[in-house]
Amino acid sequence: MIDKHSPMPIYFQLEHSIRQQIENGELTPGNLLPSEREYAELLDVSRMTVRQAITNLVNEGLLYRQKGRGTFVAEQKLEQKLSGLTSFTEDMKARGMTPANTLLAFEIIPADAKVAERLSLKEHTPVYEIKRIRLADDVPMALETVYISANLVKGLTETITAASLYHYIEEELGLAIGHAVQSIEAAIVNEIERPHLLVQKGAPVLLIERNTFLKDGTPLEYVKSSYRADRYKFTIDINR
Amino acid sequence: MIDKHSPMPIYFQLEHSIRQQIENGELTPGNLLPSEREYAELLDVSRMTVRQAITNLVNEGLLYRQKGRGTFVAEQKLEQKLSGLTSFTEDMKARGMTPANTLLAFEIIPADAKVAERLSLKEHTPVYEIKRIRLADDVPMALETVYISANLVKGLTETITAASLYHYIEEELGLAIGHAVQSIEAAIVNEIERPHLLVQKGAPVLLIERNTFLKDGTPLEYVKSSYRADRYKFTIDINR
DNA sequence: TAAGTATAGTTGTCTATACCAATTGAAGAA
DNA sequence: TTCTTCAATTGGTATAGACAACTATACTTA
Repeated sequence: MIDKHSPMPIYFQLEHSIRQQIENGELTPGNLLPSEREYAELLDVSRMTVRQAITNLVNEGLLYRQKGRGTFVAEQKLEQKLSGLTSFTEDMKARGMTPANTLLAFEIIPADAKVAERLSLKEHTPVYEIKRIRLADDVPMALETVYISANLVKGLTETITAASLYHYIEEELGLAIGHAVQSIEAAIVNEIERPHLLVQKGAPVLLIERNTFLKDGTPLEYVKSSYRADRYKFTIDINR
Repeated sequence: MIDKHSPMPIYFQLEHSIRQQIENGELTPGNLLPSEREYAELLDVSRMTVRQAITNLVNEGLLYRQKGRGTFVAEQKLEQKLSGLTSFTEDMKARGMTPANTLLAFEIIPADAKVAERLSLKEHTPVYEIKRIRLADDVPMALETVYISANLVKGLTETITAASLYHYIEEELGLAIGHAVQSIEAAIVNEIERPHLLVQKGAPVLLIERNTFLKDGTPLEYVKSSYRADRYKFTIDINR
């Protein structure tokens, strides 16, 4: 299984071997892997070498580690429709999962440079900042931060944000969204996001989706959503 | 700068310190960092600890390493328009960069299960497989693999693919694209892709874009493009 | 001059060990 | 039964050192 005299590094060979076992179905999502010490003894290599192999697979999202418990095979990716204007809530329901939110923060703050630019406001203009964790079947899926100009939308309450914010804006305030600018990039999770998002210390790669919703050319709402890249894939349908 | 008795791990403190120096402009793209051994001696920690900090920043795309030379600060991200149907060539020109392609492979192969599904063909149906490296100002930006049913598009030659494949299909063959299905996900670069894509051993995170182009509901072409996540960001404009 | 050769410095891989922190389960106490 | 304690096991962090592979430079040789 592992050839110490191969030109390929040992950690690379082990990495490949585990990857194949997952593809073959010998290891399936949720399965517990041998511990790092077991691998080390089994293959007669150093534990640090085993760690390097496993770390790479954790970074890829194929495995996740839990201190004191072990290393496990991760779940498959979900698909996130990039339709632009569908809500997390609807997407999850369409998959037969139960969506939920946890409100982390709800406050009025002065806009910093980035937020101000996104919303075409001057810096320090007061904006609502709403931070939420998005859950599907009680598993954290995304971290979402919403910015809305406080002058545009007055009287926002925590009760409302607990429900769908998008629907509140569209239906209650009658501000139909006509246009959106969206971007997607990849990033590594930082230590501030990690505890909120990754109960089980999962893969560190995030897909960051930024939406600016416009009405008649005026930015209304800026939303930054950080999805776990090991659980998400964005899809989009284009007609023309 | 580094506090050995802090509750935060040493590698994390160093990571944070370097990140700040990049933000402050004390370190700018292209700059050579102190070597791992220098950091180790300077901070009186083990070289492996320094490596852990730097590895994390390399994964994030902030730094890149070159064996035998050193560790450098990486360039900023570019933006990749997710308009769905614009070509790499056009996007690069719009940025004032010179696009180019390197043809890696051009052959007719039997479709495997995944490709067959994407193109709604039976497995083992012959398809063109075209692999190209996409360059901007001679820097590898993306790895692209195109699959086209060999029965649908006969007489494809290497000369044509060296030019724009998209335009060939649309203009020469008169197959106007009417619809596309696109997905984006994040992944870690594997050792096969790495040498082609990352001359300077860059960040291992990739943004993988998959496009299936349809004509009257029939899949014509399936393209998988792997972009360096440290250089790319996808953007999209939605009107409705 | 041109080509080959040493050399010093860099990252890449690997070893062997140690202790810390979180989790689990079993043994023991209330 | 229920709770507490404790030991074992797991991953997390860190050390010190070794050799390989690669790069750039300076030097030697034909």
